[in-house]
Amino acid sequence: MKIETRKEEIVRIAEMLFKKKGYSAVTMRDIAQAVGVKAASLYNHIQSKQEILSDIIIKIGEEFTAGMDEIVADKNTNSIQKLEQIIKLHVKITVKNPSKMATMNNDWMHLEGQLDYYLTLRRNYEESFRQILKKGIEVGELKDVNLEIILFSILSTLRSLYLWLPKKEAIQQEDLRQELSKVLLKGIAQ
Amino acid sequence: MKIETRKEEIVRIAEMLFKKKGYSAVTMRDIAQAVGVKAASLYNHIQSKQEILSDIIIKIGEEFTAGMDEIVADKNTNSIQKLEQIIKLHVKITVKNPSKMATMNNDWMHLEGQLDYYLTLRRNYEESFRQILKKGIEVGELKDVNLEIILFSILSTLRSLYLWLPKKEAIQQEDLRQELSKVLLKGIAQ
DNA sequence: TTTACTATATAACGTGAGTTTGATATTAGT
DNA sequence: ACTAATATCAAACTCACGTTATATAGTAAA
Repeated sequence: MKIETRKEEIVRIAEMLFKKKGYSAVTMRDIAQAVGVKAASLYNHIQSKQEILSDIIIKIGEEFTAGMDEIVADKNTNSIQKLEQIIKLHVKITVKNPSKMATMNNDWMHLEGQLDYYLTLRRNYEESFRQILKKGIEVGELKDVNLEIILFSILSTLRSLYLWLPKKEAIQQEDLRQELSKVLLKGIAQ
Repeated sequence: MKIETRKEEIVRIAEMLFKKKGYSAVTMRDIAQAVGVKAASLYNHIQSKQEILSDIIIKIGEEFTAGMDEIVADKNTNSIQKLEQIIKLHVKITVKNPSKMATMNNDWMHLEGQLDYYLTLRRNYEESFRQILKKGIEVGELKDVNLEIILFSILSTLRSLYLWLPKKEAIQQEDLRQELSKVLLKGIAQ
């Protein structure tokens, strides 16, 4: 476990505040106080409030992209297995970074310089997801329900994970992954 | 169709801005400009920025509560039918008020005086939902998957509807309702 | 035409935002 | 111990925020 730089500490504390109140409602003085320092001191470690936001969101966005690329490239998995891998990817990243996930979901629109890059990452991710579902329907592994609605439904659940994880500490990551796969893939009706 | 008061117009325009940038990032001057008036003039129709937020969120919150109360009270429906009614309720309210839904989902924490009231509405709504699912599992209408995970999964999808509706104007409300019921209840795997 | 009322505008107030500056303290390497 | 780099802070800057006070224009009843 590598020790944390001061900048990493600032980002870590900032993202918890962003999760609670949203980027725009958190002030540099709020962050400074939580770090235990005066606002001016933050600027020895970061360039701007914007930079904190970009750090958080872009890092996670690229992690999802890398994960999805691996899943797509894997030639030994069928569509269902790829969906299970996607669920696993979301659970894994969210368990490790719940505050970053909250910030990405809620405050991406406050990115400035990196907004276009983020949107591209996101579009590509959704498109890969869509292609996996499409293939699954074509080869008969998935039911022929409206493609966009499946995509929407699964992604909504996975993107909201950060909201529920803290409340369910009792649920182990592995259990969560399995139960989620059941619910999302097989449904709940007898 | 009753004509719109100036206050209603202000709230309607404000909620579209809130959806785009979030409550904290929207200024009274932004709202004023979109209405076509100076910021100070808004105060002839509203008491404060806070009041706009409360108006939006509490109204929708109470609409959900009323709808859920009806569904719970209906003695002629089983658990599955009640779930279908809940889906219908969400689709109906979201189609009519996408911006209000966005604001409620993202900015409820900026309520001040009415925060406790909102949280009570929400807690009660979730508890009613939970009881319906619990009953469904007990009587064997629903599979015996982790209760909280089902609740989380369905609610996440329904609460995110506002994000997807605008993109899918092609999808009629009735189709959306039916397809969603299929996906959420019966799953997507063959 | 006067009166009362409503809607808007102008100007400004007090506050707190993100950030910069410049001085002082602390730490690390030689 | 000395130096160079790093970290902190107090203070202040500029700007924009929500809001108030007050003046002006438009409208409709008396």
